Amino acid sequence: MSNWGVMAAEQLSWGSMMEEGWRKGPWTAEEDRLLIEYVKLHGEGRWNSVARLAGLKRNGKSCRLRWVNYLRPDLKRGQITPNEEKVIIELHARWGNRWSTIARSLPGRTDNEIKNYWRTHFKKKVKGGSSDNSEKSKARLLRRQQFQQQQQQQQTQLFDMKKFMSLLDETDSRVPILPQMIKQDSAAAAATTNTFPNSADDHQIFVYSMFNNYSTVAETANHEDIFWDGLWNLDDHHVNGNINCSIATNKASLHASAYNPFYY
DNA sequence: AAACGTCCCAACCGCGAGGTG
DNA sequence: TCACCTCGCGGTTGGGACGTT
Repeated sequence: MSNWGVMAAEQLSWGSMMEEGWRKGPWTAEEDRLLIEYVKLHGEGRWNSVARLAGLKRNGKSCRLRWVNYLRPDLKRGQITPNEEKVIIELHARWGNRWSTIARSLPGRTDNEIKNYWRTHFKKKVKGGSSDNSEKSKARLLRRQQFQQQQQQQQTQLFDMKKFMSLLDETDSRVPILPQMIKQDSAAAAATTNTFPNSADDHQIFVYSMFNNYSTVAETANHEDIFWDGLWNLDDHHVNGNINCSIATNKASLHASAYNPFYY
């Protein structure tokens, strides 16, 4: 197919960029919410229907990308761990720039994430030899990591609450007497009394105890699966002895998680 | 303090593969 | 077989945050 053919097909299939009204650029919390609602109802795929069915002024391609790279609930956010880095290096040696192939070996990581990580951490090294290994850059990296760890800890707290609350939301139909107030109050109380966990162990225990306080929620294996699925990334930290919390540290993530109840 | 450089990541773009009628 | 549609992939860009000079 010629370039024009491809472009024409793409314009038709993914929604014409010439057509009026397609939004571009950063996603808003409201758009995220609409997209998550759409996926909840219709599942992944049929991305071109999103605009029509969800009332989003985004083309299908943009919606898919946003979901895959950012909104998917199974995403593992936060810094790449040393173990993951090792895997990336090994797989890149084997596969080259086949990021999606590499990403499949790193659950919760997206091809985009790995691609970005590679570009910022390794491409220069390959190009410019060991110049980047100076003490200066190491110190800089350390400082940055320390800062990010702090941020991540805060975000993990948010993560716990949001994951927990979303579970409550999912079960609201089964638990008729589950006042919104309780959810809000427990969140507020935990936040204000600083009772959040400080280590990965505490973290897991904390969430689990909170979960058990609402025993109705945990009664079914199905919900436990959902719950523990949300905690899987903590195991990685245990294995690595790394207390990095798996939450995005960047501004966009903070922004999204701050007021997007579906973000986790 | 300000200019500049670097890091980082979300998002976009172009393209190709595979499916379908 | 062909045209079109849908989806996914890899490359690239834009821009904010942060660090350095």
